Amino acid sequence: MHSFQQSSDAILRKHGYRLTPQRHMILNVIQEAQGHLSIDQIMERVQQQNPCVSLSTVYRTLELLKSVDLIRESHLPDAQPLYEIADGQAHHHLICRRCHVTIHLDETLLGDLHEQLQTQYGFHHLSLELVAAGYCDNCWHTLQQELAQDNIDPQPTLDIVSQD
Amino acid sequence: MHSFQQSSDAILRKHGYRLTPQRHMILNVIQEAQGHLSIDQIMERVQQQNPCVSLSTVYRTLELLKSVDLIRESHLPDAQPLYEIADGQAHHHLICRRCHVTIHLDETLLGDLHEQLQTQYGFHHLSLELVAAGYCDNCWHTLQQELAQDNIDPQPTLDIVSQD
DNA sequence: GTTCGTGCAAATACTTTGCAAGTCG
DNA sequence: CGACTTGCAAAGTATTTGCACGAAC
Repeated sequence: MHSFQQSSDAILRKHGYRLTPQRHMILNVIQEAQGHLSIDQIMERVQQQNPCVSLSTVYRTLELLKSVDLIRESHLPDAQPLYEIADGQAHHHLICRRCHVTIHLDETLLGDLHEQLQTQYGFHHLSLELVAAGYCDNCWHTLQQELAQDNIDPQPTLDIVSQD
Repeated sequence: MHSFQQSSDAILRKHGYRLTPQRHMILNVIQEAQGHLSIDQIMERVQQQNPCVSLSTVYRTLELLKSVDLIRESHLPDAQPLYEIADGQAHHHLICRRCHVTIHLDETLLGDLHEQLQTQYGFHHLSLELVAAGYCDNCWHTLQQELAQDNIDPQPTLDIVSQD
């Protein structure tokens, strides 16, 4: 992924920062992950490569990479902040509140909303992030069953008591 | 706002919880705020009414109100979590990254995306939240000027040094 | 040599928990 | 009485900061 390294370096330099080994490693870890990583996960994977890297560096680096738009931070419900490579201007998630399966939705999902908001409200340099949270079909059915259970339970329990 | 109190109470009871004075106060504070409130802001306003209410209660109550969908928690960029009354199934924000002005966008913004996702992915009980972050027109122009400044600055500064 | 980055340890901030006492049904 | 709540203090976590040393420009 030579072009990725090149552009990271260029972007950092444009802002007066350097692409240090640590920053490079952290970017790589995030790049290689299929989905999003929490701070802890990033820390863990970085330390596998070099155990000396400190947590403060991870915090500082994520902050810095965010500030130059190389990565994006998302807050999904009931989760710590997650980090991912910021490759487009939009990114969307569909999440199950129970099993936490996460589906990445296409950037085109919202059509021309991007331009629409920019012209309508005079905003510039917009980035959009949609979070859709609910229950996937599986979990939904499981929940329904649990609910049914709870409603039936009390009665039989009383009967059994009298058997004693 | 009698109907609001009634329904809050009913919803809490349905889940086996009580509408205590503290919970009522916290709901009220959030309800009355025009926009979103952080935990600190909620704490502050609650304490104005009753200084004895403890921070843990605020934390516990927000958690509980979230769990029964009476309030919603949003994470806007570079901000602590914010809380608001959850009155619909969707809620959207347009924020300036510089001055943090926040525009609330209409629930209808995304059209039938809600149903579309539910049928397409088999999800249930979906809630959507869109965060659009960028720069408002004012801040954008200010930034452009600052950028121009920075490019010109270094030269004059050197001249002045020689006056000493 | 000056600025930028890092590791380490300490300091801060944020959030959760245990428990005794109070309230409601 | 038994389940639900709360305030307070303590424990836990998470995040930020100060500083001395090393690397890059």
